[in-house]
Amino acid sequence: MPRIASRPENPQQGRLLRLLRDSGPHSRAELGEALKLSRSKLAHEIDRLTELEFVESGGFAASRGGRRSSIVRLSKHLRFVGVDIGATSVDVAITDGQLDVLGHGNAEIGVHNGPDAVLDTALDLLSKLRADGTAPDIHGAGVGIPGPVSFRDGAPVAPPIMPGWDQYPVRETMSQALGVPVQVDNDVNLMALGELHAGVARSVDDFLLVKIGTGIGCGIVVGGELHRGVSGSAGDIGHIQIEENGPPCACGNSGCLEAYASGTALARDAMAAARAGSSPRLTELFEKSGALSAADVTDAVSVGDPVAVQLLRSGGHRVGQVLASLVSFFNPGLVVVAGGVAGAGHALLAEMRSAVYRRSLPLATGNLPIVLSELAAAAGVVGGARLISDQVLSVPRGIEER
Amino acid sequence: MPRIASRPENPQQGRLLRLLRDSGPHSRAELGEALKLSRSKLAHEIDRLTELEFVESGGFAASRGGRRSSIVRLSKHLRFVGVDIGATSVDVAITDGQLDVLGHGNAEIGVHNGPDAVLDTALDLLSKLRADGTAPDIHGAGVGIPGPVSFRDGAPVAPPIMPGWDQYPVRETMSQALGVPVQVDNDVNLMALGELHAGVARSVDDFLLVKIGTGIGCGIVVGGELHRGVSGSAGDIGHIQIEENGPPCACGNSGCLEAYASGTALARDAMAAARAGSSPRLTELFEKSGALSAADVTDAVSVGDPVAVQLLRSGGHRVGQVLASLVSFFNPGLVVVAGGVAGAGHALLAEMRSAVYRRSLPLATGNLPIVLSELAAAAGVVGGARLISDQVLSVPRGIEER
DNA sequence: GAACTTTTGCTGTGTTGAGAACAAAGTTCG
DNA sequence: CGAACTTTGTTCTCAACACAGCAAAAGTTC
Repeated sequence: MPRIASRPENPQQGRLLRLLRDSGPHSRAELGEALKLSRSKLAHEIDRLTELEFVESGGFAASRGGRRSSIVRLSKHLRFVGVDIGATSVDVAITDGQLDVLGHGNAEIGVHNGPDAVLDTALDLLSKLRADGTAPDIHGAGVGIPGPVSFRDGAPVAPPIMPGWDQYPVRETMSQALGVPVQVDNDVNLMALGELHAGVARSVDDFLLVKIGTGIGCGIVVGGELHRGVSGSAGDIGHIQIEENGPPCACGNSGCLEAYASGTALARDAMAAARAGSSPRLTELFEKSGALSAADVTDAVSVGDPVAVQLLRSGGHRVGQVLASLVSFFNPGLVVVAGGVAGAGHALLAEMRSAVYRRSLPLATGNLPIVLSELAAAAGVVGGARLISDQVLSVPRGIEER
Repeated sequence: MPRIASRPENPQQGRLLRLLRDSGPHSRAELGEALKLSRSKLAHEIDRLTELEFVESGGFAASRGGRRSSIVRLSKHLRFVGVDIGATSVDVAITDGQLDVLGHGNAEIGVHNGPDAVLDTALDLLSKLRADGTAPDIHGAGVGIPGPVSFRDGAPVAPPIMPGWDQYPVRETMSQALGVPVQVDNDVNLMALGELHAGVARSVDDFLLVKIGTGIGCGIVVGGELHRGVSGSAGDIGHIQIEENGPPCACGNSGCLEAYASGTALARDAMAAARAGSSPRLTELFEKSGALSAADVTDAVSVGDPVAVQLLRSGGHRVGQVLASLVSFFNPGLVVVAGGVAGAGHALLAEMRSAVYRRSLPLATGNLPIVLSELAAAAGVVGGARLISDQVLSVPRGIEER
């Protein structure tokens, strides 16, 4: 089986491929309509893409009163890989051309163990997934990392929680190991791309994705495209100051949002409550394992522990305060809440909504849904696949996109 | 003299015209290079645009060792109008095709007197400017308004300081009165466009323009285009809360940025200081006129009055606090400070810089200039001209821009 | 089962635009 | 001063592509 040619030959082919990726198989007539290409030109490009094994015939569609239309779809052999590196775990997924997840793997890691160990784990997971033959060939991989990334260089830049990763050539390393194009980005950005492609933000051009996990970050989508900012650090809202003389933060400043509302802060406050004995449930959990995590708090919330609910509410309120500012500033059409803490859903969301709706202009909040992530843990890996597919399904750089 | 045809015929002509607007006259060779058009096609389009009287020959350029190139430039008769309506005054300017200001007029008004009176004043100013024959024909006008605007409808939406303007069809009215296309936008957005076209932000794709005047607002440029947000209220940062239990704001909430740092707040605090007698200079000014304005404070600052300086510093600090959050979030390449209060320059800027640099990540602030507006009062009118020229020099809607 | 509809594949035609070739206008160097 | 070289502007040719037309295929409707 010959290898799929690496890239489309012209912008029309790129648009065609991305359309098939985003909205599934289509008849030739629909494609011509959508891309405003003549049938002759379209037929020619489809022939070329079929030769290149990018697309294939997908059988016939039910007739709508005339000749049946023959369906064109992305090749069944097209495979993308999404890698989502978190602070304590790594997720790997293999998707087909439409970025539907075909296989998924997960491993506990410590991101502080350095890039070599973590990337090896990711490659291991991928090998295991590929062992069953679902992906004889892969065509690109997108990697998400929990810290600032220079998208251009494909490497982390001064990441606070990732010792040993600074400037490590993640893109280069992975690309060498896999022999395919790789792109690297911030994990929150990839989650935003994931929700944009297959989640709640499918039809929204301007939205924010707020991730509350070990840290707090925000993915920004403007006009259907990720906004990374001039130095790639856009969305770094975890260290926005919300109180002049607040608790100290790992970043060296004090009063940062993360010091109040991140998973880390939640665990810290839960342990304080456990020690103080104000919540029997938390105290019990604490004495059993000697420590508490944010997940313990959400567990306690799910059984209605009032102290845990209060902690979560307070965090939600703090995030909501900051979010209210960002909503006034950015005027998005949707806010998606994601991350481990978001697992505790309703109480958090209610508090955030009330903070935002109370503090922002009616004009900005009048029609602003604030919702939970639809893809949850899968958002990152789907976003990774989306990121690299955007590159692989476009004409190579240097050849103009017009 | 036949009237210039209203719009270009195809996207190439549009790109050509906007290039001439933005970077001045060019030789045919340079145009072909920049637009990636063949010389034959280019010559044809230039011929068409010459027939339509959009462009004309600009003589010959000095030879660079071969045949002299003949220069193409925008028609000398092309005229755009910028109208900048503020809370207490209205500015009108006439520009040529490259948006250089040819004539400028200003009048004191009260925006609360309602749209009819204010727009009449603007039209009057324009007539006076045109009386000397600099603009026999005008080709479009851009109007800026100090409040939220529905860009699509060309009308203000629930503006807090403009009673009687809500939903008033400003675009329609002005377009009828002038007989040319008109666009209406928020005044801060237009200032951002002005700085983008002819000011400090000329070569910056992503920047923020913060205006501190009667109110506080922010223009957001992403990828060289204004970001208006889904309901057109993006940049409305005046009512971001910076203190839970702060002073009351005209908006009904308390602790808003505007309640601390706007021109209105500055005047309020200055009068309090004058009454308390802590600044002889302010007390004297106060007793002379019975009231103090933000301009009185900046005057006092310019002669070194310590209380006035302190007031300004405190305002700058507050704006800097909010700006630090926005910089972390948005990661712009430049921040431009504009508005009446910005007239007091250095002390304000220094305080804002220190607040931002202290609170934002090094990655985001590493190369972030925070500078004063270059165009100052002209930014709004130039931005108005820019706004409408973008429309007039593009193919009409419905005809695709590809 | 006849008439009609819808879609595809193919062919021919006319238009558009890129690129080559050529002419014109200027500079530089011997 | 003129030959060689550079740059610009114009004309010509060819390829690409949109569009229309037609036949075939495969259904639906009456």
